[in-house]
Formats: sequence, structure tokens, C-alpha cells
Amino acid sequence: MPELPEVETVRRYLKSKIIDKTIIDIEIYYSKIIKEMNEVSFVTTLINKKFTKIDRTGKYLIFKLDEINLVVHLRMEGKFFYYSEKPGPNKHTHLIFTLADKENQLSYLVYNDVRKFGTMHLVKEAEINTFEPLQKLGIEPLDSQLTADYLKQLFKTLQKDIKEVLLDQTKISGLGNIYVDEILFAAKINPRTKADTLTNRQLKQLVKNMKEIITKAIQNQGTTIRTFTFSEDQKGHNQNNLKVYGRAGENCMNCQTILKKTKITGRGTTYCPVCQKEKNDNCN
DNA sequence: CATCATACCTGTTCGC
DNA sequence: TGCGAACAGGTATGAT
Repeated sequence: MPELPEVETVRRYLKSKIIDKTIIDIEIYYSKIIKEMNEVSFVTTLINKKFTKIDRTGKYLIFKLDEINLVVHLRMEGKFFYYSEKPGPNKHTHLIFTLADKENQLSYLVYNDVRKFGTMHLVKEAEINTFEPLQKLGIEPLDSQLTADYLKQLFKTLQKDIKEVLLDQTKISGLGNIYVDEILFAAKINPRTKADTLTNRQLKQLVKNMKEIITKAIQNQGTTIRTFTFSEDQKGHNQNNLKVYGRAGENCMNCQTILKKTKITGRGTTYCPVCQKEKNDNCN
């Protein structure tokens, strides 16, 4: 489900709720979420640890506790809910953390995940900088070092569709299917354009639109198309800004042409065949 | 190596 | 209305 803006929204929300609270109990209902570790050591490692900070890298949430990091990827449907009263678990509830604050007031951090794709890793503080899933991530879209020149270098040898390249987390981290379609539409770049053929003008436009769209989506607390919530009943409202994603068959907001949908490396891809026409496009 | 298909899961929507 | 197929904000893995 979530891309960078949604994960960042979750991070900011949870930060306001769980920092300085201590885990005093963990109930696990579906343990396959937890990687490289059995549930007993997961629980014993985390019990009596206090949340000190929450970071985000790409689409990963990194909960910092005393000398240990809980690294979480929400994948398609993972969600955290925070409650001050203990909720009854439903069929999609996989973990419940019971938290205590300084006054010993209890609260609950619940992990729900309909499709069970989400992952959790425990990583020691000393090893967090070499933890492979994080280490191999590419630059963040909002990093000031991400410029047209940077992309020029990055794309130089990539004879692949720009859509595929932008979705590759080892190149740029945090973009997903919604925002890639939106960014390519804004930059008027056909999703099948080979990355290494983009012109300087297109690269400049791409960088500008990427930063604008991601910044705005964070301000809007993410995009709720189907099921994204950053806690129970807390939805984003960036869906009102989408121009192509989910609008196949409707009119392009620029030129009124019917938006087309195709598939690129297995992912549904919506675009305007006129605004995003490939240069020298002789075929299909 | 690079690339592709398949796996991981469940729920919803679409087409006949 | 029913029923299977296709699809869904993602990524790791094994086969080719």
C-alpha cells in the first residue's frame, strides 16, 4: 500500500504517540511477519525497551529503542493503529504491543495487515548502518543531491523503461506505483521511454515534478485510494490531487484525451497517450 | 549477470 | 445473482 509519503505520515503520527513509552508486553497472532528470528527472542529482545525515535528510509520505518532497531516494511497493506484502550484483535491483527508511559499509563500499538506481506526485523544499533535491506536503497527523492545531473549519471547505462527504473528502490528509494505514474504525467514523459535516452530538459522536469509531488503528498498526509489509513479512521487526502492514477478511461486533465492503461513490468500503468507521447513514436 | 515469472496473502471488482 | 479471473500504494526469490 504505502509509498514514501504514506510511510512518512505514519512515522509522524506514531512519533507523537509512542516516543518515551516502554514496551511491557507483546502478543503475537501471526509470527511470519517477523524475519530471521523466532517469536520468543523477538519478545524477549523488545520487552522493557523504550521507543526513543522513529526514522524512515525509503518505505522502511525504523523504530529506535534502547540499542535495538525495529525495522518495519508495511508492503501493501500493513498498518499500525494506536489506542489508549485495549482493542479486541480482529482477523487481520498480527501483533499487539502494550506500552507504558512514565506514569505507568497503558496504551496499545497494534499491527494489522490484511495480506500479511509486511515484514519486521530486529537490528542491533551497531549493525543498522550495514543492514543490507537499508544499505542497498537508493537516494531519497527529496535529497538535495538528487538533481538532473545526478539522474543523468544514474540513468546513463540503463536501457530500461523509465517507469521500471523509478520503481527500483535501489536507484531511488520511496517511489511506488501511484507517484511514479503521477510524476511521469507531470513531466510529460512516456513511461516506456528508456531511462538512458531522457534529454536534459526531461531530466530537469522529472526532478522538479518528483520533488513537488512528493512534498505535496506528504503535506496532504498521503493518498488514500482503497485502504490507506495512518491510524484507524485517519485518511490522507492527496487522492484529490491525482491526475492519472486510477483514472484510466477518463479524460486527461490537460488535453481531454482518454487516459490509457497498460502494464509495465507487471504493474498497472496509466498515462495520457497525447501529453506523454514518445518522441519518434512510429509504432503501437 | 540480467530478466522474467512466481510466490507471498486476502479482499474487492470486473466480466460473462 | 453467481462464479471465476484479474487486480491491488511491494519486494524477494528461484528459474532461465
